[in-house]
Amino acid sequence: MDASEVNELAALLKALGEYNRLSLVYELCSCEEPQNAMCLCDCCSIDASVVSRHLKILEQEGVVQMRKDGRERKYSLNRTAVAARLRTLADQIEG
Amino acid sequence: MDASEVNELAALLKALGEYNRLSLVYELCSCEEPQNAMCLCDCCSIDASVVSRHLKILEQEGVVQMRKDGRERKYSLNRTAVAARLRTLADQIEG
DNA sequence: GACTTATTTGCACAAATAAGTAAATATAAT
DNA sequence: ATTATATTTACTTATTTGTGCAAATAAGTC
Repeated sequence: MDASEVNELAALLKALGEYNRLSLVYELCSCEEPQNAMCLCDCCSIDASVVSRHLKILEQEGVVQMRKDGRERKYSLNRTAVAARLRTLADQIEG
Repeated sequence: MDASEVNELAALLKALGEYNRLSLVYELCSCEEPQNAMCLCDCCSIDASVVSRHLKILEQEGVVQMRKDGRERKYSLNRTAVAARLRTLADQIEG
């Protein structure tokens, strides 16, 4: 485990470790279809600009994927990738 | 998933999502025996007071367990509990 | 008791973070 | 072209967070 790996993993956990962002993740989790930011905005009752920023952070950390669709941007969870990283950590911790 | 559950999980992820704290976790991860804070302090080259505070946060979130031993306090990872919570999240995300 | 070692706490400070508002941008519809 | 909708960005503010240092506490040793 070198420093940059720890750093990357910490960044992922940090991205997930904020209430509104984790709520967005759970919301996306329950959606079959990719969702636009407005929809997510409704579910969390926070300002659109805030949702936008949180989604950007989640995207940077690879939690979420974005696809442009007209004037909307549809977001979906990178389910397998995120789950895999969490399980890897779980395995390391369990030893 | 109610709000307080999301909140608790976010707090755990936040606790893990900081470089020095995650480093402490990995360090404890590689130890069979519970470690005192000084030892951990060496491995991360940060001030003892900082290690102390980080360990307190990890303890509050149930990541780590503390046992008094003379003038030392020995810390050990709650391996199975933390691993379980991470896997639960992974399962939810994978759907 | 004096001294050493381990750990915590108070204080100060800089940097990071989350949030809201308003303005800007992009794209579709009329 | 104008308008409406979706999203991002700039700016500001308030709060939190991570850190180091020095002092305080706790507990063992001489």
